[in-house]
Amino acid sequence: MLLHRVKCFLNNQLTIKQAKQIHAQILITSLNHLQPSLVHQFLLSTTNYSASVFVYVREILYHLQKPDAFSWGCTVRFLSRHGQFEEAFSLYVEMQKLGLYPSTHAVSSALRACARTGSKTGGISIHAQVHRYGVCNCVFVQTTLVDFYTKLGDMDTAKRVFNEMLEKNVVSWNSILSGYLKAGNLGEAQRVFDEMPKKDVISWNAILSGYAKMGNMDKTLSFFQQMPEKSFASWNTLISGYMERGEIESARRFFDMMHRRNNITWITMIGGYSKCGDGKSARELFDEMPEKDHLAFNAMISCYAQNSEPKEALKLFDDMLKSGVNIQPDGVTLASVISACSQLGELRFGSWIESYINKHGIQMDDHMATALVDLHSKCGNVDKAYKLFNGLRKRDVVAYSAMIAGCAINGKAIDAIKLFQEMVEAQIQPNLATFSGLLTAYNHAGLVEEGYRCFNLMKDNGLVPSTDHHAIMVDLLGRAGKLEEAYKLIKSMPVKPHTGVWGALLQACSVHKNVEFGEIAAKHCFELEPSTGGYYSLLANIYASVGRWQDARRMRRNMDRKKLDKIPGCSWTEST
DNA sequence: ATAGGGTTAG
Repeated sequence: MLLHRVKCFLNNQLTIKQAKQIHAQILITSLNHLQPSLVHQFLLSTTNYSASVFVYVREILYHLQKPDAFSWGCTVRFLSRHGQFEEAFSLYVEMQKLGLYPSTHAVSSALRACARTGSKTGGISIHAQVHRYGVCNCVFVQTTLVDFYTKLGDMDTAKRVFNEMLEKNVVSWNSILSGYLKAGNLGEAQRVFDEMPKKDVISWNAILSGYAKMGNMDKTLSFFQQMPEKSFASWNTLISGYMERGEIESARRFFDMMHRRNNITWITMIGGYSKCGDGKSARELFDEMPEKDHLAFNAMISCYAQNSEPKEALKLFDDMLKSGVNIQPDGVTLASVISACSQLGELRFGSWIESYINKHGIQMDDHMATALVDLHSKCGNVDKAYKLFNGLRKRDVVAYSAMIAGCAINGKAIDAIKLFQEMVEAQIQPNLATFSGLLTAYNHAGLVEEGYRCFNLMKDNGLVPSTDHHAIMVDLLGRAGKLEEAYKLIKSMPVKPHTGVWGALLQACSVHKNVEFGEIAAKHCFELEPSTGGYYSLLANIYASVGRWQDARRMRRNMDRKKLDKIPGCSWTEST
C-alpha cells in the first residue's frame, strides 16, 4: 500500500511543493503501519527518481526510528551519486554533529561531492578527519582525496596523498593521470601513463582526451588506433577533438563509422555543427536521434539561440515541454531560452520565463542570471539587470560584457566605462563583445576621441574589429557630422560592409542633410537589401531637405512601385 | 564507494 503510493509518486513528476504536501500523508502512514526504513531503502534503490525524491530521502531519514551511521551513509552516497552534491555534503555534516562515525562509503561519497562542487573548505575538513574516523588507509577514501585535490588544481597535495598510498588500484592511477591532464601537464601525464602497472579503457580515454584537447589530432588518432579496447567515450573523445578544431568532415567520418552511438555521440555532433553555424545539419541529426534526452534538447535549443534563430529556439522549447514527463527543462535550457527571448526583445516571454523558474523551483545560476541581465537591459530595466549582476557568484567576461552593453544601450555611458575599468582591474580579458558594448557607450555619449581610442585598444588586445564594431564607429562619426571620416573608415574595412554600416552612414547623412555621401551609402544599401524600403525613404528625405523635390518624389515612387516595407530593422536607427 | 566522453549566458 505504502510502496504503491511511493511508486505513484515516483512515476509522476511532482513539484517540490506538491511533494512536501504528500510527504506528510505518507509519513503518518509509514510511522503507523510500516517501517520507515523500508520506504527509505525503496527510495534509495529507485532509479526512476524525480527531483522530489531527494527531498524525501532526507525527510524520511529524519523520521527513522534508529537513524544509525549506516542509514546516513547510504543517504549521503545516494545523493552524491545522483548529483545532489550540496545535499550530500550537508547531510554528512549533520551526521557528524550527531556524533556518528561515517563509514568509508560515506567519507568517499562526501568527498566526491566536495570535489564536484569545488568546495575547498569542505574537502579539506574531511581530509583532516580521516585519521579520527580510522578510514585513512582505505584505498577508496585515498583515491577520492587524490581526485579532490586534482580537481582543486592542487597537484602537489594530490601527489603527496598518492605517494603515501600503500595500496593503489587502477582508479587511483587514473585519478592522478587525469589530474596532470587537467593541469595541462601532458608530459607528466604521459610519464604516469607509461608507468601505470595496469591500464584500463579509462586510462586510455584520459590520455586520448589530453591530446585531443591539445589539438594534436594526429597523436589522438594514433592512440585511438592503438587502444586494446574502445568504449563510447573513446569514439566521442575523438569526434569532439575534431569538432573542436573545426575539422567537421573528419568528425562526421568517424561518427558515420560507428556501429552504435550513445546520446553523448549525437550531442557532440550537434554541438559541433552549432559552433560552426551549421544549424541545418545540427537539426538533421537531432531529428534522427533515437532517444532525445534533455541534454539533446539543450544542445539544439542553444544552437538556435546562438545562431540568431530565436523563434526556432522557442518553438523547440515548446516541443520539449510537450514531449513527455521524462524530459524536463533545466537551468541550461532556460539560459538559452532567455537568450532567445532577449533577441526577440519580448518582455512578455521574459516574465513568463521568470514565473516558470519560480514555479518549478529551478536554481538560478550565473549563466541564467547573465542571460537575464541581457534580457532586462534590452527591455530597458537596468536596475533589475544591475541587481542580477551584483548577485552573481562570479563575474566573468560574458557577465561584464552583458552589463556594459546594458548600460550603454540605456544611456548610462559613464557606468559602462566604469564597469570596463573595473573589469580590466580584475584582470578579466575583454573580447569582441565587450568592445561592442563599450563602443556603444561612447557612441551614446558622442565621445568621438574615446571611440577611436577604444578602437585602437581593441587592436592592442589582439582583437580584430568586426563589421559590427565598424558600424558603431561609423554611427558615432556620422552623428558628430564627420561624414567623410566615416566614409573613409568604411573604405578601409578589410571585409565587405553590411547594411548596418552603410545604413548608419545613410542615417547620419539624413540628419546632416548630406547628399554626396547619402547617395553612395543608399546605393550600397539598395544593392544589399533591395526590398527594405526605409533606405529609399531616407534618401528621399535627404533630397527633400535640400530642396531636390523631383529626386525625392522619384525615390518615393520607386518605393511605392516595389511595395516595400517602411522602416529598416536597424537598432541604431531606432535607439534614439 | 573512487576515474574518462556531452549541453550552459554577452
